[in-house]
Amino acid sequence: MQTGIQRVAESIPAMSQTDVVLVRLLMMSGVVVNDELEYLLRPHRLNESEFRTLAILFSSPDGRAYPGELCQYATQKPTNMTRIIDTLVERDLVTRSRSAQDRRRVVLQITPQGRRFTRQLLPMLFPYVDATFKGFSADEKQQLDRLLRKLIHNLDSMLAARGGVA
Amino acid sequence: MQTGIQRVAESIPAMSQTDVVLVRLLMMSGVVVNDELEYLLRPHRLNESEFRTLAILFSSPDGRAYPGELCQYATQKPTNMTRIIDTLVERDLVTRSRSAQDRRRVVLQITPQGRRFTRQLLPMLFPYVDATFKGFSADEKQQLDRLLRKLIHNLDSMLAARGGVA
DNA sequence: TACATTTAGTCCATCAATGAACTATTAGCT
DNA sequence: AGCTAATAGTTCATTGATGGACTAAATGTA
Repeated sequence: MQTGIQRVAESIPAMSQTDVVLVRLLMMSGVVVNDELEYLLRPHRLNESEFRTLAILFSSPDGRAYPGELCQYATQKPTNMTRIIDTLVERDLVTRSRSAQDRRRVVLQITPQGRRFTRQLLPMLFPYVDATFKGFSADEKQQLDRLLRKLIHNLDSMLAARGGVA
Repeated sequence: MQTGIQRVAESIPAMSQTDVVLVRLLMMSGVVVNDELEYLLRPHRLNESEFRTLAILFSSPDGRAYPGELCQYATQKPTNMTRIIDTLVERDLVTRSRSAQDRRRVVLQITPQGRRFTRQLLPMLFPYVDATFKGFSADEKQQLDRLLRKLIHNLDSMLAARGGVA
């Protein structure tokens, strides 16, 4: 599995092998978790980002939100959010309408079908999430949570330092 | 940052909130690390997967490998590997030739320019990797390494269980 | 030796995501 | 009020990655 990383890491004597391997492990975990989710969602003709968006809308107050909010919570660019919403609207899971107060804004509202669909989807993911953390103690999960947050914090700082605010 | 996750997690009472948040944190860390790498590589007109491939070839015995091997080590599909190699060959970082022993095989060889370019690229990444793990003790890094490997192992099992061998 | 099977890699069509440019609307100044 | 800035979304062109079909070569099997 990690033969490749190890070899590359070894061939860069100036850099901490441990760190290089960790970076790669992080990227791999992310990809693998994501792929697994995509695989589970495919039969329902949703990809991960569409599902994530729907889930956030599902859990929004009154099942209502603006695209901009969803971009923020779902970490998506507006361009892609437009596409995501297009497909959700297409499938009658969500409606799109103009806000009366601010006519630039689009109001998204999850439909009853959208709610039903989501509620039906979520339990399916349970065993998957469970299997992902098989053998993890509560303590280990908490460790992982802490370390990942710390890491994301570091990366956010780097990003902020170089000017990119988004 | 994680307001969105938290809210979604809360709205799924049947599922462990901790686990849902962890899954999301994992995906985020992966994406953020990847984005940062892409950002650093962009000025050099390489993306992360092209760089990864080049780095693996750089560290291969004699700087030589088959596309199939690279697919394995770089976790890429053959289709994309063809494209990656196309661009590396285009930039004279790598040469492509047929194997004499098995004429189905393509032999990839890193060029002197490729070596020079790689050696020049690597130090640039050092401060980035360093900053990523700022404030991490050796012990914490080891913890993270262990937990990620455990997690990837779990996911590999799931993948194997459902038949997908690749 | 002839023929089916497997393996290696490539080509093509498609999907997902992005940056840049654009439209419409509102907020901020003077 | 009038005019500039900023904000919200969308459209379009492009990039990156994928599955599926295909070509070529090697392997095994009768």
